[in-house]
Amino acid sequence: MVYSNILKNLHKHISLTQEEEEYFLSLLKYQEVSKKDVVLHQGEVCKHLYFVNSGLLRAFFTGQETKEATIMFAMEDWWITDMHCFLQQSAAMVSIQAVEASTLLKLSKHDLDSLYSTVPAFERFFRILMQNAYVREQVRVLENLSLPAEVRYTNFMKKYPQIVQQVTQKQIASYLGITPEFLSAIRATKRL
Amino acid sequence: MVYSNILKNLHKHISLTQEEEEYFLSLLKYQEVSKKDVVLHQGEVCKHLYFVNSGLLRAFFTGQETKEATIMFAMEDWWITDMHCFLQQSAAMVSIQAVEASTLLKLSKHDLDSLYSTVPAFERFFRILMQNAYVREQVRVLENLSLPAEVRYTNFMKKYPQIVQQVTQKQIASYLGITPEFLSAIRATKRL
DNA sequence: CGTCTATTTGAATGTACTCAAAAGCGGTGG
DNA sequence: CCACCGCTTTTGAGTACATTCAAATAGACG
Repeated sequence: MVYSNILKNLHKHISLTQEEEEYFLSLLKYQEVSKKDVVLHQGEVCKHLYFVNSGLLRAFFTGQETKEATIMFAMEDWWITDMHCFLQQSAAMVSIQAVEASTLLKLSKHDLDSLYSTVPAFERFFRILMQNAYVREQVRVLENLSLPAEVRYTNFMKKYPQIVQQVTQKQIASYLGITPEFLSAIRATKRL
Repeated sequence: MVYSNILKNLHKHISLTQEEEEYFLSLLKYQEVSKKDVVLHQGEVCKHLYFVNSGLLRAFFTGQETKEATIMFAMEDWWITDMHCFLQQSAAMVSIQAVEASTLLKLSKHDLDSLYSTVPAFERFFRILMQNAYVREQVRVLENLSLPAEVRYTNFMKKYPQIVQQVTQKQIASYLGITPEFLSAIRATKRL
């Protein structure tokens, strides 16, 4: 059923009693989105934390002068939200959009807080999630600082081969922090 | 005494009983380091999580071909380690060095784990710490991707005015991902 | 089939880098 | 306390990486 993925995800890090599990599931809302649907609009209050049950989402920032920047992709079995704005319940700095038709399970801030107080194991679960997210972002900063675009592109393909299949080059370019034209040029040199 | 800063830091997010507090403090090791002392050497196992009681530390990566990259600065009241390698108890990818004479309180992985199991409030505390760290890194990625070096430098000075006083421009440049020469050029244009 | 967007290609430009050398500054030893 | 040494910062010339703009081609989707 719809909950098997998220339960498997939980069980990677914590174990729960039957009751706790049921309580957790009762807080989740299920949502289906089509390709290109925007789950969260930049500027609106970020109300939910999303678990990607199936499909693929993308979080991106669009500035006035600045080019669009892809903050993250979230594939099946990943969690995603605008974390800062979710925690503050403030206006989202990024938009989150479905790259392809996806099914989501979402949890509100209020429900997450009540989860923390009634089932302490979730403090542990999200600690581990946040830890991993922190480490991932730190590695990404390091790569952005120290590696040329070509190497970053190669690493991206190695690390996320599934994502490469599903998203456009334009989106990959905006994740790597380069223009689509330049990514195209990089690919051209590799073909020789 | 030496523990007042770290207790204040804890109390920002959790409250503890007398006993819990004493247990926590009993796990900490105190360390004094002089300017330029290396607290953690790249390549050696990262055994501790450090709380900066006073002073300023810097984490940086040195590659063979790549220029040195500063991962983070940690000033008074901050926590720092090579998080990935600390969690895995594996070889550190970065070095951590004292920018100036500093006093540290350190916690081993083993002791942190026992802290988690005996005092669950610490799951919450470090969840919040990791959350904040994640959000900080994500903002940094976004700025690196979307803003030119000059703006990143201005933002850095606004965000961390104290750090700017204490570190060299070379170190700031390596945090921003530019060469010292180019940072110097940026500063020159601002003086006109 | 036609429209819309993504991708490629190319030329001109700009941003940031390398290398080299001079100037500034801080610390250390005589 | 001053002189020297080493490192940081500045300056400048030449270069490389990446961008902008424009136009052609290719793909996706209704």
